[in-house]
Amino acid sequence: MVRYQFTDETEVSNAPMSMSLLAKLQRDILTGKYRPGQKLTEQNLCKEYGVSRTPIREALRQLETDGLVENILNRGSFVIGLSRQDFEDMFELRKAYEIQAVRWAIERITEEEMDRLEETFEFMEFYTMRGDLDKMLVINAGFHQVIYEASHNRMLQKTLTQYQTFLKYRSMDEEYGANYLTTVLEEHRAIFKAFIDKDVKAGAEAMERHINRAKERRCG
Amino acid sequence: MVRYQFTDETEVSNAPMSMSLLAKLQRDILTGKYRPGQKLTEQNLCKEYGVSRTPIREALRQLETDGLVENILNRGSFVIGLSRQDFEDMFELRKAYEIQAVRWAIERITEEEMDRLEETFEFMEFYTMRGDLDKMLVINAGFHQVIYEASHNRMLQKTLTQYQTFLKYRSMDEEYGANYLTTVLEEHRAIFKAFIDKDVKAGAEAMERHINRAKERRCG
DNA sequence: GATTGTATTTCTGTATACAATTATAGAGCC
DNA sequence: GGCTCTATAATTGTATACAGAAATACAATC
Repeated sequence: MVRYQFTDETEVSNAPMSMSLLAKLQRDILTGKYRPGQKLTEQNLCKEYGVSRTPIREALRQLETDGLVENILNRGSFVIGLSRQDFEDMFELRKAYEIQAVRWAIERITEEEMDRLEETFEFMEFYTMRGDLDKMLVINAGFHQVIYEASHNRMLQKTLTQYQTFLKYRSMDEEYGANYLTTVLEEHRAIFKAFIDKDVKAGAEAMERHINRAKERRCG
Repeated sequence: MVRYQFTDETEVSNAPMSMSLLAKLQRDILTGKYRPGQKLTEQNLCKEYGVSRTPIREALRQLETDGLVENILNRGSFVIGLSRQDFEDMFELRKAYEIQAVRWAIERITEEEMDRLEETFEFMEFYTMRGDLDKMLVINAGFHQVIYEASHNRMLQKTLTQYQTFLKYRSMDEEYGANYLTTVLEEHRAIFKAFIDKDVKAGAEAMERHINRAKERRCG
């Protein structure tokens, strides 16, 4: 039984269908369509995305709290750039949260969530065997998402999901080594094993290793 | 020379004056004026705050990304409650970030920021001597703010500032022990000393102790 | 040529209007 | 009484209108 599907479309509560305006703007900022410091004129965005100013402004406000845009009173919205240092830092911040997420998740996970985690891990094994990199990137995110949910802390979940989004677009034009798939699978296996053993310490350590290596792979 | 003032008004870029609409809504949700699960009808909020739907909706969108409000498509905004567990968790999340903030701040702090940190600490000593609790609460937040800035990471700064806001309103009706002021001062002294010594490890440890004790004081 | 002051245009902030969706109330029916 | 269906009202989502601030262009002045 397929309980949920792995899709790349980041589903947001507000998304009526397809990609929400907010997600589009996030994408276009993170992929560099809009350059750091660039002024985002509402009128232009209206034309660009085919909607009126109201939804544009609401999205801009959300981007502001996300930290992707700076809003100056009576002057407008400006793209905030994420430097190489910012991205490196982000891995450290993400690491702290991911470790906490694993800790709480191992303590608080429900049976239903444990089933989903297992299922997801089996998908990972399957796609690693098949050598399907694209699918793996998506399921990788899914595996972490299950852990976020199992942490049963909305704030943690929100923040980590956002980090995923930020890093997703960066990872798109990365090079992946030959044994990337098997390496990552084993890293996740260690995390998954900690869930089976209900071993908080082992889980935290496995996650720390996993994020450290991910940072090396991407920033190294 | 007074470089900046300690005020309780959380200055937001959008605030034209006084308290911004967003800050008001945050306050009213966090102080329990609006109950968890309660529907926030835009029309009512318009009357309540004396503005039209446009600014109300923009604030609601920001509250949504803040995690204080849930927005359901075509159905409206609902207050999200923060349980006792959520608040306890928040201290753990905050701790992880505060520790990282101290680490980076000790490495990256500028002379100007170091001066401000010293000045702020001296204010703390002064108000502790005077036994002025209200001023201390404000300056306490200010001390941490300087550290956030010195971390030179916008995202960290944003998140920790938000945690401060969340906890601020909770702390308002708390009881403070007789030796609260001196205890807190010494905790901050240990942190400040780590900055002088440029000792990252000591700083991280001092901050961890500080947050742990703050959690005990508030959640204990 | 550079600079200052002013008029014009552009853009943001806010209010309002309209369409689409959802919630509500009541009649009819079992 | 409880249920379903329908008409009405209320509410959200989006577009537009208008006032005020900021940016721009340009002429006058030095």
